[in-house]
Amino acid sequence: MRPRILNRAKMPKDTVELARYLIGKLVLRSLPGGVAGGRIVETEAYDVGDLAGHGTSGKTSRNRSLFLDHGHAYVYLAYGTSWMFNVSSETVGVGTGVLIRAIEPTLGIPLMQRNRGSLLMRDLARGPGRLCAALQIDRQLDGIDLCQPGQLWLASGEAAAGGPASGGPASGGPASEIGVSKRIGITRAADSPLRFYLRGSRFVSGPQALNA
DNA sequence: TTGGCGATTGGCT
DNA sequence: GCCAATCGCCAAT
Repeated sequence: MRPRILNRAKMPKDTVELARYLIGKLVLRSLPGGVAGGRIVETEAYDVGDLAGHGTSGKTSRNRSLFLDHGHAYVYLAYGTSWMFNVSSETVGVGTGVLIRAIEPTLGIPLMQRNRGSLLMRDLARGPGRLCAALQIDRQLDGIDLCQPGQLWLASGEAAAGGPASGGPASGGPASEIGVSKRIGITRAADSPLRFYLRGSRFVSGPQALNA
C-alpha cells in the first residue's frame, strides 16, 4: 500500500485523540536527496489548559503555529540545540498540539544517517531532537500544512517496499498495543498520562520504566 | 536590558 | 548518572 497523505477532515481535532491516532502514521520529508521518513512510534499531547503547553499562556511569535487548525507544524528550538516537531491540534485559535518524539526510520535511511552522523538505526530518530536532525526539520518548516504535499507531510500506509519494517514484537501491532505514560523532560504537569508509544518498539525513547 | 530556565543530546565519570 | 552546550523566550528590572 502506497503512503496516503492524511485528510484533515478525517484527522481527530481533540489533542489526546490525535496523539493516539498519530501512532503508526508516517512522517515524510522531501529533501534534495530524496524522500526520508518513517513510522511514528511515540507522541505526547499538550492539551487545553495544560501547564506544560507552550500555547496555554497565550499566542506569541514563537508559538503562533500551535493556534493554527489541526494538522499544521509547530517547530521550535529547545535548549538552543535541538529542534522539536509538533502537530497542531484542535481548531483555529486554540494553542495545543502533539509532540512527535520518535519515529521508526523506514524510508531514505542513508539520508537520515548522513544527517545524523550515525549509522545506528535505533538512534536515527529516537528522541524529538534526533528526529528533527534526521529529517532536517527546523524553523523553515514552522507553520506548514502537514495535510498538503510539500516539504513535510503526514501519511498512512506502509512507508517502504517489503512490508512492515522490523521494529520489535509489537511492530505493526493493533491499536491496543499503544502504551501510555507520563511525559518526558517536563517539570510542570509532570505526572499527567499524556505520552503514547508503540509498545515493544525498540525505536521508542525514554527510560525503560516508562515503556512497559 | 538582563538573567533564569527549558517538551534535549552527547560525551565523560 | 552527571553536566555542559547553546539559543531564545519571557518575566522582571
